[in-house]
Amino acid sequence: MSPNPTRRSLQSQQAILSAAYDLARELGTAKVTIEGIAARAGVGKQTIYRWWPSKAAVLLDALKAAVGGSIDLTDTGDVAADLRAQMTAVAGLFGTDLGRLYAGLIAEAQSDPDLARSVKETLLAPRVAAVADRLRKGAAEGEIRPDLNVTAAVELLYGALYYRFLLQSGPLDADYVDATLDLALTGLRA
Amino acid sequence: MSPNPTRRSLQSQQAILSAAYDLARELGTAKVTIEGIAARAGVGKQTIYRWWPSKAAVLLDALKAAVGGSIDLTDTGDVAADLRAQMTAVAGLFGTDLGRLYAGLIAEAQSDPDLARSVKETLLAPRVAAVADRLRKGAAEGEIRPDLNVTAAVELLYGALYYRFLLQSGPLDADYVDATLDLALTGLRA
Amino acid sequence: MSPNPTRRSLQSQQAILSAAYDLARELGTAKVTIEGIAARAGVGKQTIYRWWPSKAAVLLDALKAAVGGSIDLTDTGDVAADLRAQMTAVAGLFGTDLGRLYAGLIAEAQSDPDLARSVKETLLAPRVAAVADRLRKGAAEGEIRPDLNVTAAVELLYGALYYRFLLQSGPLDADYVDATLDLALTGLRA
Amino acid sequence: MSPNPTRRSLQSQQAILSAAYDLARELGTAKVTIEGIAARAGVGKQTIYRWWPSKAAVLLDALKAAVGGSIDLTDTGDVAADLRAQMTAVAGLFGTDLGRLYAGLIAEAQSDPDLARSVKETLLAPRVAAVADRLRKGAAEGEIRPDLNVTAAVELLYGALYYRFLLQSGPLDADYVDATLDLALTGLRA
DNA sequence: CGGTAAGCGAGACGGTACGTCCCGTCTTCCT
DNA sequence: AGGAAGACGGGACGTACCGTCTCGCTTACCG
Repeated sequence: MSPNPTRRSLQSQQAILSAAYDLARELGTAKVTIEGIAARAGVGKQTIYRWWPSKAAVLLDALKAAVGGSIDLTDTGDVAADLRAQMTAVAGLFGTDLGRLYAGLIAEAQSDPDLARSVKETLLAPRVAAVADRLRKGAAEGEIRPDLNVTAAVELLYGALYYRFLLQSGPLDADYVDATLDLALTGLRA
Repeated sequence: MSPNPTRRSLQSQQAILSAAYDLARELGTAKVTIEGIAARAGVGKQTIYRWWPSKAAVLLDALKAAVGGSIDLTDTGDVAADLRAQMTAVAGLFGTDLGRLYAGLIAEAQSDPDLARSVKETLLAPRVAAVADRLRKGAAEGEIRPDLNVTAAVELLYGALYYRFLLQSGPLDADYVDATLDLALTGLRA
Repeated sequence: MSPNPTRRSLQSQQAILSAAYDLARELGTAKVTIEGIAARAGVGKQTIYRWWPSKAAVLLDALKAAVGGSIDLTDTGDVAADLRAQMTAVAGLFGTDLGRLYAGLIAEAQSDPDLARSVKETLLAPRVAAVADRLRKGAAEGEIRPDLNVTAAVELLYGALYYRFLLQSGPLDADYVDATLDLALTGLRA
Repeated sequence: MSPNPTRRSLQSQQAILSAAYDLARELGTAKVTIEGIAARAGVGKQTIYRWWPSKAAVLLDALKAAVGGSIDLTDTGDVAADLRAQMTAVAGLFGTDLGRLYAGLIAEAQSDPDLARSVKETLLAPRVAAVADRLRKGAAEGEIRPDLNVTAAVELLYGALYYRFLLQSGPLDADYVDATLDLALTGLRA
């Protein structure tokens, strides 16, 4: 019934991911079609449908391959500096072609629960977990308040980034990251 | 060239908005089609194309009509309480059919700059301005730190809500609003 | 539900029939595709599907237009001569591109009852009726035996032609028509 | 290059013919596919392609196996009776599933010259030859006119049967065979 | 009598065409 | 002139099969 992964053609797989990525850059995520990917990759449509459930799933794989470890969190011992470095890297990525691709996938995910789950599990979860761990370590070391609701904290920090990213309310640069971090660390209260 | 608005049929306009809204609820934003709206509304397709540039523009109008003033900010004199009330109302709305419709529009807006502008100008901007004004008033009254970067503050607060909303990372309830507000008001730092 | 024939585009209809006919000549009936016809005619596929149930129905219309009245029976007063003239004309037609097209339609009709009915009603029946009438007139005039089973007689005469035509058992020429007519008129018996 | 017949799997061969025949009965000749036969027979597609040039060739083999000697001509000394018996048997066969299968093959043969040749050589020719021989014997014995064009005579008789069979112009029963034979033996002329 | 080459089941592959859905434009006829 | 209706050229969908191919496996022959 379902295909045998050991017989999968690596060559086709790579041609598909690379064609999908190129097309997304050229046309924008929404204008990419399965037919277009197949034609560009020199592949039959069925070969795509055999291994991916939708064009968005192909693009997700292409995005994962392209992002790699470029926005991993590093631990220098200074929580604020670590967050600033990583959030700036993320903000930078959001401004590239990869960012447009990612935004397109989040858009698709609004009407595709399977895709939503995939995005969360494979893209979001590991990075969220890394930041959460860093915050917990900071709390253990006394830099961060010990009673912190870690999940809410992560979403507070990155929510601001995603807000600018998806609602395009303004430039997504290092200054914005600094302003966000400053506020989040010290609070709004007088 | 462009149509004369004074001759526009109010009856058709309302039938279209109502059909669009019903279809969005039944099928999800992504599965709504212009043909479907026209058929449901008993209207020619051209009548839709004459007055709206895209199906998303129709849905945006339908959404605006449905939201009305249900999430307006009120001023009780207590900034934290006012924010809590409004954010809880927004969070509640995000969980309804209207929320799904709104998410669908934000999704479409990722690949439709005109729509993105419309959403920002007509839905987002007035509410953002109201919150910003409230924060400025709080600063003047001493509840809020006087050097506040108001824009960043608004996006910090609402970013967390939109993050949960669009990335579906967990329940969007009063507890989450409380946790977010608590953090944002007092800061992460120990 | 079903389309309104008064709004049908005559131009598209003719382009479709002519493209279908040309393709059938170039490739053979079996290799004609709806997509090919649409492309050649500069027409959307849906325009074909709107008006015809299958590619064979298109080809049948094309064939009808091309055959016209070229094989109508004429009445000279001599039954044998009239039959010889008409059967020779039919035999001649069977040897042309139109013959190949007709054979292809009969082939398709083996697995398409609707097409079979159309072929019988619009192509076969009028010509069979004309021959039957001629035989009845011949019987009235004393040239043909008066107790003739007219239907069986028509099928005896044309059966031989269709046998050669569809089973390709030998040349379908005037000699064969003569041999068949000679036999049928006088009988096999010593 | 070409496969070695001594190593051919008899079991697979029979499974293929039997699957092909069953599918033709269930779906009709036109809807049978090589993939379907392979799946039903529990056989790889290549095993079919190795031994037959097309699905029609498989079905032809299946048909030959199923027909066997059921419509052989017998010689009682009375030509008219022998023809009547054999033609009635053929007419009966044409009305069965085997008849539909045969019609499907003749249909395919309209666009497949190799198949046409196979059908003629292996199905048609032996039976035609038998009838021709019987007519020649009848001529020698004085029952049949001595100057008979034997080929035309065979095609006259069987042409009528095939006409009804392929053009479905009416019931193919003993009465029709009788009417045809009566006409052919005595002639149309008054 | 053990190696090897063939046939075999299985099914992935590059392709073509299917019949359907919807797009945005257009034309027609009605109010 | 606006609107209901819907035909039109077009593009993409997801599916079904085509005929070729590449895998392991089993099986029979042959050195």
